Amino acid sequence: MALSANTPRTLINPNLINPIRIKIRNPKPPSFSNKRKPLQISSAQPQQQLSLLLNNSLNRKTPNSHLHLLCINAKLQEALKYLESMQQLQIPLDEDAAIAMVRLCEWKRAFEEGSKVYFYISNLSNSLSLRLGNALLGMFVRFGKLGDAWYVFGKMLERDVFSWNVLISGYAKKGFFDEALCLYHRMLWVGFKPDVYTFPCVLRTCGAVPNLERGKEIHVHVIRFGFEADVDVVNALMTMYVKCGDLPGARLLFDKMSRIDRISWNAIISGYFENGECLEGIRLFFKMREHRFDPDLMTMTSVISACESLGDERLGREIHGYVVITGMSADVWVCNSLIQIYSSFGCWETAEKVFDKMEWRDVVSWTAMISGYENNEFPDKAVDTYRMMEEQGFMPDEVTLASVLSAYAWKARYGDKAS
DNA sequence: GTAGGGTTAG
Repeated sequence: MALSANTPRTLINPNLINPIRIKIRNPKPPSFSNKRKPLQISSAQPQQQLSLLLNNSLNRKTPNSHLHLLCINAKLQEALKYLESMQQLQIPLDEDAAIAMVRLCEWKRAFEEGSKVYFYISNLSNSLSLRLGNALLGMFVRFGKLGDAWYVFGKMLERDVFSWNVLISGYAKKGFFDEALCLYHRMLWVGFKPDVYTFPCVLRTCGAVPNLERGKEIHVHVIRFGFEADVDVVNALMTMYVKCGDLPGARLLFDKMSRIDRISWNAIISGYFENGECLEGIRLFFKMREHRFDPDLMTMTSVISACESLGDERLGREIHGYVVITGMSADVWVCNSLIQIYSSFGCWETAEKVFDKMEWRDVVSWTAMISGYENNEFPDKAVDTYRMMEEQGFMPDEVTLASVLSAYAWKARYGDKAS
């Protein structure tokens, strides 16, 4: 859909808004369309190949095919050298090859190289096509380079909902929540219809501020655009209500959902935990099991922590049994939570058993154990564990050091329980 | 043809 003077000027004043913070996903490996017949690669070096190919003046497309193939094979450095040669010989880069290069740079998280490619592209033309513009937008947003993304967006001859979504998510990810919401309103203003990807991103901007009024306004949009039955959008809505502290609002949505997935359960369960209503959260966790939904690591880490808030050791042990049966006890986060709750219940020996069985540990595991000993009045054990941690090459952080210092202070004052 | 949403501790 192109921006034109005829696009309906609908909805909402674009001057609303406020900011949030969003996590960044790992990029997926690039997939390349292969409409063009790929060139057979010979064993010759790229430079030699290039001169061979260029000598064949009948087929000016060949260097682009070769470049495309280098990208398919993820040979970034070779592809860049090849591109430089093409540049020297003033061979135009075609759209497919350019997109392949951009995607490869994004996948390899190669910002410098991506910028070089963009520099080359922008020297060739003052405007960008939809496909190439979207690829560049995706790359710059992935690198957190909003200025470049914005510049690309401005150079695009045509934009689609993907272009808007990527830009909105970019601003939201960097914490520019006002700008992200403003962009969303501009998107509506120029006549684009939001899709299932737009709402989760926009709703998180309301949840992170938090701003319930704005969240409710987006909820109205969800209904108006007909997404109130979409499980992904409703999950995002629920999360927005949870983050804004409106648990009844979230629960109302949850109870009305015609289709529920694991994310819906996790969102509402952790929503109760986050808002201090651990009992109801646990009740829903059991209901989730009744409905034959398998909890995942996210569910279990939050449920284990809730047992600590509830001070329910028996439940903690039951949950521990459950994670062992389901194989989730191999997860570092799950184990760290278990060490934490057992230490808080005074069951330091059980915490120790969990710690000893761990195949992989991180600084949190070590610190949980050290502070577990320290809180249970075993400063010697805390110090010994700290030494072991150092011996095994783990870098203590400020939480670790605070626990060790506290253990030393305790020992100096009261001695060790064990001695 | 690409992207978004649930947990994130000691």
